[in-house]
Amino acid sequence: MYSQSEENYLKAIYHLEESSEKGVSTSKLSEELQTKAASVTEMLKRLAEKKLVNYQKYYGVSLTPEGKSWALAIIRKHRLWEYFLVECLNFNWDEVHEVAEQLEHIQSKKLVEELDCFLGRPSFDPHGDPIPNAAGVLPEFKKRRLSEFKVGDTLICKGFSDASSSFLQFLDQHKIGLDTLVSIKSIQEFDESMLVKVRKSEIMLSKTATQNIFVEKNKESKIKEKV
Amino acid sequence: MYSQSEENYLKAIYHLEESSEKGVSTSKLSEELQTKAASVTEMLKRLAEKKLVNYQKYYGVSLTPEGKSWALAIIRKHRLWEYFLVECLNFNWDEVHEVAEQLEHIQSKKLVEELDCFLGRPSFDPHGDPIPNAAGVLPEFKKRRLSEFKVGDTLICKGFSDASSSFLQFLDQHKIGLDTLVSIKSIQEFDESMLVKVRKSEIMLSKTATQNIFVEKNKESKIKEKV
DNA sequence: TAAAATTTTTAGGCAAAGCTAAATAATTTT
DNA sequence: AAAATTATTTAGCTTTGCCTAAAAATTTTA
Ligand SMILES: [Mn+2]
Ligand SMILES: [Mn+2]
Ligand SMILES: [Mn+2]
Ligand SMILES: [Mn+2]
Repeated sequence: MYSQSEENYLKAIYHLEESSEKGVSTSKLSEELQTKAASVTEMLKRLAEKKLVNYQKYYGVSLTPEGKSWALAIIRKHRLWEYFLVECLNFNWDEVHEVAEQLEHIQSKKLVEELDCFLGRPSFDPHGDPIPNAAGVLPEFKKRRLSEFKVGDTLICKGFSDASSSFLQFLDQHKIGLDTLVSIKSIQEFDESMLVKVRKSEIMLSKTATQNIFVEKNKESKIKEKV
Repeated sequence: MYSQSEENYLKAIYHLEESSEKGVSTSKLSEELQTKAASVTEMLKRLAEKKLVNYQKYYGVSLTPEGKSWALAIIRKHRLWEYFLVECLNFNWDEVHEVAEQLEHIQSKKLVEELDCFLGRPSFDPHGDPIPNAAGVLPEFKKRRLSEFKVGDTLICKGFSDASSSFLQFLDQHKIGLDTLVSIKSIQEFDESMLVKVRKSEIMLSKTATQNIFVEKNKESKIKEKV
C-alpha cells in the first residue's frame, strides 16, 4: 500500500508527536530519519497529497487519523516481531531492533494476526513498550520514571526509554530487566544519582539512567518476597 | 547487500537454469519476472558488473558461483519462511508463497540460522521443495514424476512442481499432500490420464496433473498397510 | 524593529528500476 | 542467400527518494 520509506516517515512523525509537546518540524524529522531537510520537505508534500499528514509549509506536520492508524499498524508489527525474536529465536533485547525495522514492512494481514495469536497476544515488547492491538489501541499503562521516586520506595521496572544497545547492555550487566524489583537506598544530592538494590547487589545509577527507566509502584512486593 | 530487485533476478535465473537445458534468455526472464525485455537487459548489465552473472549480449545469461550462492541463500530463506508459516502460523500451503516472497529479502544471518534451528532444521518446505542448508547445499533427493509410472505401482508424494494456488487447492480437495500414498489403478491410452487410489477414494488425474506430482517408489507400503 | 541567524523550501541533479518505441542482431523461412 | 520474422538491445522518458546549493521565510537578537 505505502512504500517502506513512506512508512518510516509516518512512524517517525508518530514518535515525535508523542515525545514532544509542539508540532513536528522538518529538522526534527531529518534528524530522526538521518536524511537531509530537503528530502523531508519533498516527502511531506507527497504524504500530504495522500492525506496521511497535515502539512503547512514552514509550520511543521502532524498525522491525520489515517496516517496515525497506519503508523500504529507499523509499530504493532515492529513490537510483535521484537517479541518473537526474543521469545522464540534467542535474540537478546539489544539485537532485535534492526531486524524488526525490516520485518515491520512485511504486508500481510493474516501474518500479523496469526503471529500475534502464536505469541499469545502480548501487551508489551521486550523493552516494555506497549503493543497496539489490531484496532490500533494501546494497552493501558502509566509511565513514571525511576527518577521521580524517593528513598525507601520499591519499584518494578516496566520499560526503558533509551533503547540504545549500550544502555540495554548496561542494564543486562546489572541484571536489570522487565519486572525486576528495584529499591532506592539513597540519592546523592549534588547529581541526583541513586544507589539502588537489585536482588542481592547494590548499584549506582546516574540521573540519565534513572530518567530512562520506567517503573511502577510495587503493590505486592511483600507478598512476593514471602513466596 | 543487494536490492530486492537484484535478488529476484538472481532467484529467477537460478530457477530457469535448473528447469531448462539451454541458457537463460532475456525473454524467459522477462516472462518469469513479469517485466519487459528492455528492463531485463538493463538489469543483466548491472548484475554482470557486480560479477553475479555471466552475460553475453544476445546470448543469454548464467549465474557465477557468487550469484548462485546468493540465489540459494534467498531460496533457503523463502522455503524456511514457508515452513514457518504453515507449521507455526496456520497458513495453508497455497497461501504462503506471496508472504515468503517478501520475507526472503530480510537481511540477518542470525535470524535465518535461529529460525532454521527453531523449526528443527527442516529439509523440505510445505510443497516438498528442498531447503538448502547454511552452506547452500541441497538435501539429496530424486525427482520422478507420477506420469513416469505404470498401473499397479504404489507411490508416495514428495513434491509438486506447479505451485499455483489453484493446483494446490485442487490437491487439497482430493486430500493429496506430502507423503500421501497413491496407487495407480489404470491409465487412459488416448490422453494418458490416470485413475489413482488415494486412501478410500479413486481420483482421475490429467497428464498435466501427473507431470506436476513428484513421487518416490514406496518401499514400505506393505508394512504400513498392516500397521 | 531592523539585522543576523536559523530553518525551510526550491531548483537542479543523480541512481535505481521500470516503461515504450525504435534500432539492430539473430534466427527461421522461402 | 536473401527476406521475413523474432529476439534483444538502445535511446529516451517516468517515478521514487535521495543529495547539494541557492533562495526564501521565519525566528532570534540586538
Ligand atoms: Mn525497536
Ligand atoms: Mn521495542
Ligand atoms: Mn514459494
Ligand atoms: Mn515452496
